[in-house]
This record gives sequence, structure tokens and C-alpha cells, in this order.
Amino acid sequence: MSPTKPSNNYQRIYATVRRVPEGKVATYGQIAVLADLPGHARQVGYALNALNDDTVPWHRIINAQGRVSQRSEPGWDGYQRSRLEAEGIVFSDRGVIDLKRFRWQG
DNA sequence: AGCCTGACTCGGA
DNA sequence: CTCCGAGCCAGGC
Repeated sequence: MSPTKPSNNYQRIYATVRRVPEGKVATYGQIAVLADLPGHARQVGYALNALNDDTVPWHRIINAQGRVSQRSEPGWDGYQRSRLEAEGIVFSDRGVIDLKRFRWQG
């Protein structure tokens, strides 16, 4: 068995993100843990950034504060929020999601 | 090979 | 509530 396989981690992250059901959200750290990569929350965000696949619901991934992370390119944060609201996710005035309510329990 | 950056998170001030 | 520093890994130059 190979001890470590970098590219394999990305596939595991994508597979985990695909498990997130509609109307629910997950944090980067949560995805990392579910993908069997605890502590690699950054890699999750990085993997999604490099992602170019519509089959992965990357818009359901937010930070641990329940807020949509600001992307490199402006405008996409608004797109992500719109997608989530379309699925029933509710944002507060500050743009914060109630994780207790919408967090996906893997 | 080395250095810098980035969709993160946590604890402390 | 906000701000700062440290730890983490992958990719580009």
C-alpha cells in the first residue's frame, strides 16, 4: 500500500463534498475530517478552488464561522449565496448561516 | 531544489 | 465582535 498519495486526497475531498445533500452545508474542516484528512481544511478549500467540475456542489462548502469565504475573484461569493438560498439555506443580515440548523451531519 | 501564495481553523488579546 | 500568528499541503515560478 502506498503510504501517501497527494492527488488521491483531492479525489477523497471531492467524493466527500458530493455527499453533501441539498439544503445543507458543510465547513471546510468538516469535509477534511469526513475525507479522513483531519486538520487539512486548507487543502479542501484549495482543492475546490482548482476544481472545475459541475458535479461537485462546492457552493455548499463554507467556513467554520458559517459565512461564505471570499474568493479571489469578486462576484462568486454572491453566486454561492444565491445557490444556497435557492436550496433553502437562510442567511442572517450579516451573511451568516446558522450552522446548528443547516450543517450537514455526515 | 527553494520561496510565496492561497475558498481554512484555532486560540489568545 | 475583530485582529494576529502558527500549522497544514499543493502548485507555480
